[in-house]
Amino acid sequence: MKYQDDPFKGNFDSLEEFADRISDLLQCPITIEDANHRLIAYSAHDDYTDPARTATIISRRVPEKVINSLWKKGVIPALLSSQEPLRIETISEVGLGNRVAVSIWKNQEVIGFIWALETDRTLSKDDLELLKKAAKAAKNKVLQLYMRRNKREERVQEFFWKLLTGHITANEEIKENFDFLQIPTAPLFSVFVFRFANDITSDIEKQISYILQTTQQIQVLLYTVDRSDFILLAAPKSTRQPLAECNQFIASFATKMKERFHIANIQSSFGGIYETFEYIEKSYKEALTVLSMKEKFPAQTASIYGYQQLGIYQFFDLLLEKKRQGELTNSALAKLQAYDEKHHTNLIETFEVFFDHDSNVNETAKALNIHPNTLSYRLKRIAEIGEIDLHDMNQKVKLYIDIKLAKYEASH
Amino acid sequence: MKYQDDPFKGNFDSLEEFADRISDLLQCPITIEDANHRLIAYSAHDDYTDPARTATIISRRVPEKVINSLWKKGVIPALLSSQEPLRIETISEVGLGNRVAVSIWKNQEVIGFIWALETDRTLSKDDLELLKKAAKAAKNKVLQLYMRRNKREERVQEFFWKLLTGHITANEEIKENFDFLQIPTAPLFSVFVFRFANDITSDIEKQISYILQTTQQIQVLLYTVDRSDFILLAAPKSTRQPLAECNQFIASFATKMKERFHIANIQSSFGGIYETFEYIEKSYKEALTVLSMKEKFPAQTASIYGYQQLGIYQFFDLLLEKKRQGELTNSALAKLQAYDEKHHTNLIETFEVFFDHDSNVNETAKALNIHPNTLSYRLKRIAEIGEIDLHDMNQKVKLYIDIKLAKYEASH
DNA sequence: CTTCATTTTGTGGAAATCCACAAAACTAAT
DNA sequence: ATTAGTTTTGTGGATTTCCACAAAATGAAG
Repeated sequence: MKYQDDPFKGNFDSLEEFADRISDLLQCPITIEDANHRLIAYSAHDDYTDPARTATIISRRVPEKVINSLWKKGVIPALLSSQEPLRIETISEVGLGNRVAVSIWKNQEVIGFIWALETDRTLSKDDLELLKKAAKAAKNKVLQLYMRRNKREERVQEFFWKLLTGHITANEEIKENFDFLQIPTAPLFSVFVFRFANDITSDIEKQISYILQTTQQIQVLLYTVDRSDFILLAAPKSTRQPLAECNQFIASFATKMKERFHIANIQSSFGGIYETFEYIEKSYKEALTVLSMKEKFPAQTASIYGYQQLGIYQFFDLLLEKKRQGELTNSALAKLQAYDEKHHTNLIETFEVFFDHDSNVNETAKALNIHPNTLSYRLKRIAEIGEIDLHDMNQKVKLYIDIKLAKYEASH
Repeated sequence: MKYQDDPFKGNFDSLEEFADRISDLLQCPITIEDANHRLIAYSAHDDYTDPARTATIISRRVPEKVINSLWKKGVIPALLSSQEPLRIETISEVGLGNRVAVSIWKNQEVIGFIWALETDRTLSKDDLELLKKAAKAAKNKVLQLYMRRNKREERVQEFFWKLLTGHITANEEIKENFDFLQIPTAPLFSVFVFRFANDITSDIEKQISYILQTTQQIQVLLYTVDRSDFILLAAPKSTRQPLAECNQFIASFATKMKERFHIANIQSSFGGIYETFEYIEKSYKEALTVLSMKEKFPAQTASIYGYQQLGIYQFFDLLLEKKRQGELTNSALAKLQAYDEKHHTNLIETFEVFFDHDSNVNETAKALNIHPNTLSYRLKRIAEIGEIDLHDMNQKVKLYIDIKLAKYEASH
């Protein structure tokens, strides 16, 4: 073969041209992605037989389910650990036909991928060698792209911090910046904070970034790092049930971080979901509030991520303050505490769990491992001793809050 | 009859002597009470046949049920409006035998009563005339007693105000004063405030004082007047269910004020129930808080009198403050409001009532006059639209509070 | 007026809750 | 050890709640 020596020597104006060149040589459709599976370039080809490729080109990124599937089959980990081309068998569930992939390296790091589809023909051993060379040749082109992106990235970072700290408040100004920096906008957004056990290294940052770039559950607008916090401005896809989407996203983020990069112990939260950009700072603060409350009341807030779901914990700080001033006392609680102390009973815990289970006798009994009748006896006792009407929400709530506050104070 | 001219001319050392003198003349047991039915004096008489008299002497005041009964039969109103002696038939339910009573007057005001029991004999017309004279003669003696009491009263008032405003805080000092002024002490106490529609005139003050002196539901320690507020330090009788007793007292106080003196529209409250005197100021402030909340949230707090029962309204001021700073928003509420607005539905009201009825579907449906299934449909809708879990107390409470706050803000 | 989506009401049966009563277990004293 | 008081568990049955499904009513938009 004539081209064997240096088939990619010439200078290419664009990566598109480069993709076409590979495609020519190998006689198959070529797709080039960056490290986050965003489409960088693809060869012109009249071939609609591979749905995965089509979808990738249309949305300018690899569909999430395809990525997930490639992770599960071990394809991506393999590509990330070797410079050799890798043949991938058809994965029909996600519309992926037979293909060969090779990673593009810069020093010790993968900065992109080249995909060659084996639609018409199966690649030979020589072809794979050629693909490997193509990957090497692509390096500089892809790098340039990164450089440009990085420059932009710096300005974006600065802008994001201004938003988070409330240094830009005029909605118009914010919008202009969004447009200027070509950040997509969305009707609804919220600020997410992921707090890691340790400071976030650039490695981890890349991994997080990878997951964010490849997720499609949520639209990522901006993100930055603050010591051990990864801060993210993101938008739910639908406006109907945004909360649910945000929660799902958080759950799947944690799963992926754990499964793919073995990083656990991430405290996640998000603030209020708002429509206008002035509220970015607020949403950020709220996300931090959630984290702070998760720290103070870990058990109660374990399954809470959104500021909305924080419920009454939203103003617990305020109440703690008031309690410290001695202005919040509850004689019902005092009596119950005294009784518990004296008789070694568990009235307070009982009430707490009862409240947490929405006043459902059966569930509470199960949670406490006691007979339902035992529970109802205790409740009767609580009502008597504390002189509290257990059908009066008002009093129940008050008692509950006071119990929580007392517990917190006792442990601090 | 020889004594007819001036049977009570001589000087009597004490009212006891005076009572014995009347008893001698009329040949029947005599009891003298002040305007509040406290025992002032009684004739020595070996007669246990009249339980009402015996009880009065033992406890140094007329039993409350006797007073109630006398009011119901119209006896006391009659005595308060006429200087003539009045014959009262046996009221066996309260152990009251046949007797004659006459009121003691000073100017236009009744300052006491003389009771003559017709145990051995029925009094003649002449006897009644004599009794009337006795009442006139008793006036000065009784007045002296009042004067003495009034002097003490002034010092007591000053002391009470010091307590209410926190100008005496040392428990020892407070106790000394209690002892010195011969105010009874009690293991538990609370400050009550009765707020009248207008400033309290001395007439009304007397009427209130009358009711307080005659009540036995609660032990009155101190009271004073502040414009339209009647402020009372009182102690529940039992330590087991003090709250219940305080509530009963308030209810019966209102009833009596209305039935006996035709004064309605009294806003009543009481603060926390405490054991040590340092908390008098606090209890007073709490009672005022209750009144203020009753003003702000009349419907919700209509049946609330004690600070304990205020429940979450205890810190509504704090939350209102926070809300004003724009730090409390609730997107669930916002969505529900928007929906209600657009579709002319009642989701918010529905939720509110549902919460107030302890999440009981049937009761709520009755209260709203809708079919239970309608309610459950609406609840499902609320959960969807507001993205709120109706089995999560936390979220429910938060929404409820936000609704209340929003309502309050909207109406102010 | 019609149409479509939403809301309200009705029905029935499985599941659960509630309550009274009683026996058993446990505890803290004498 | 006995006893009295409190707490826990068990049983059974009347009542209520919950849910799915369907029919009817309402109401806004074309």
